[in-house]
Amino acid sequence: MRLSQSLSQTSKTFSSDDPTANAKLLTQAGFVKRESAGVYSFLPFGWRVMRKIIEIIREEMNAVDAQEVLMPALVPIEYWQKTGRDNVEIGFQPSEKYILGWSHEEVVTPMGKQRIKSYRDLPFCAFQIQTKFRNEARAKSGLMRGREFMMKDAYSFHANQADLEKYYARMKQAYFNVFGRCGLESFYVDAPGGEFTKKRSHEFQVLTEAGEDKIFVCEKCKLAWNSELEVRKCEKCGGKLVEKKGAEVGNIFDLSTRFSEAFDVKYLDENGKQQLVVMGCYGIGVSRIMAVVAEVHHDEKGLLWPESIAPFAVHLVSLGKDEAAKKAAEELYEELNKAKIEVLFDERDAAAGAKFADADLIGIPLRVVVSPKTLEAGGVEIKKRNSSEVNTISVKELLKSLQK
RNA sequence: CGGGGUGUGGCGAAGUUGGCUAUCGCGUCUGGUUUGGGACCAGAAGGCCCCCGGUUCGAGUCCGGGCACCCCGACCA
Repeated sequence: MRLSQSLSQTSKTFSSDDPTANAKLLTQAGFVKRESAGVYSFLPFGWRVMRKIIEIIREEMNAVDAQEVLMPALVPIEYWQKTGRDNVEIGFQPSEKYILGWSHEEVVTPMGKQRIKSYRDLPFCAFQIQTKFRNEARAKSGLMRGREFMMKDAYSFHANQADLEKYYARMKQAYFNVFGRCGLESFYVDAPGGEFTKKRSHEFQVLTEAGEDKIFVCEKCKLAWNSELEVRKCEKCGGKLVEKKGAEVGNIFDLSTRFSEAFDVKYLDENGKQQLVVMGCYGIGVSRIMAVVAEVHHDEKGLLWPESIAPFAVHLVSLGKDEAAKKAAEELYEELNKAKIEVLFDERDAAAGAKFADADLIGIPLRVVVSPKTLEAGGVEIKKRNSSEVNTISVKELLKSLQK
């Protein structure tokens, strides 16, 4: 992508009214554009990051045998009436007939019902990555709490509680994998079940001051509890609990038979007897991951994307008006594209300082400079965003190192 | 949903007890000089001052009513 023509553009100024780093940096660096409170457009840079996060989630869901589907955002109101969730305040209701999906138990449960006849059909899990709508009383903190946001939701169906618990453990590991691959250290936190279950649920929390949850983390064993549970001492090791602020990036629930009862989802067991299906559900806030990464990975100059979800692998900068250098930069840009290496090409006629400042703000992991100076030194200059070390290497070496 | 704050060219801001042609920085356009950490000179374009109503000779400024956004709280898949 050529920066001169990109819909993503940086800005030197930003209104300070939203104090969170994700709001400031993602806006200033051209990743997102706010349209309304808690409602954002994703510009080319931001949408690239989102797609990377989605791909990581997709891989991890496939690895636990979850099947990707896509359910409607317009959910008929009679579905919600069956579970008594048609009056939950958080649901947007665009007309008499529909409520915009804020979670999809009401859709996926009948879908499962149609599939399930015998114990042989179980277990299975369906997931989707989709825009969710929630009429939050107060949207806040940039992308952290929106009224429209990208979410991954998964729903598993089991013959019994023991099988659910087995799968729950697999999903837990998959969640740790997702957050870890996105560059986030997450804590597995005991929490209340809210609208979904009377049992406890489990949250995946990333420690950040921008988070809105208070959690207690055990100093000894790293177990954690949501403050709503009022646990005072670590149940396992008796260690002291330290209060931290966290942002919830994922949440998993043991739904038990709440939804299978509502929709009468039963199967025939080995003895030919009807049994209720047991369900679990598993959510990840995809756009919230993007915000939390911005909160956790930035410095005073801008963003620092982990390689796994960076919008581009290389930020290529050409400096000067020297024709030979411009040509060399153009050629390198073409070569990187040919090699399928994602590259942002800053070919603007701007001062070196402005280009470097923008590179720091956007936060692509590797900066490559082509200028008369670097050509004289025999190649291109490379600098990692998270280091001040600058080296000159040949184009050949660069291509080789990127194609690992 | 309660409390507080804000709303002025694309972005960020100033605008005094109401006063004359609404100001500044950044950005944009034209020409020229520049080119390794946010360059310089000269010129130019760009405004329903959030909306509606009122007071007044005169409203960005005062009054009433809306709307929007941000913060704190309550709420919270």
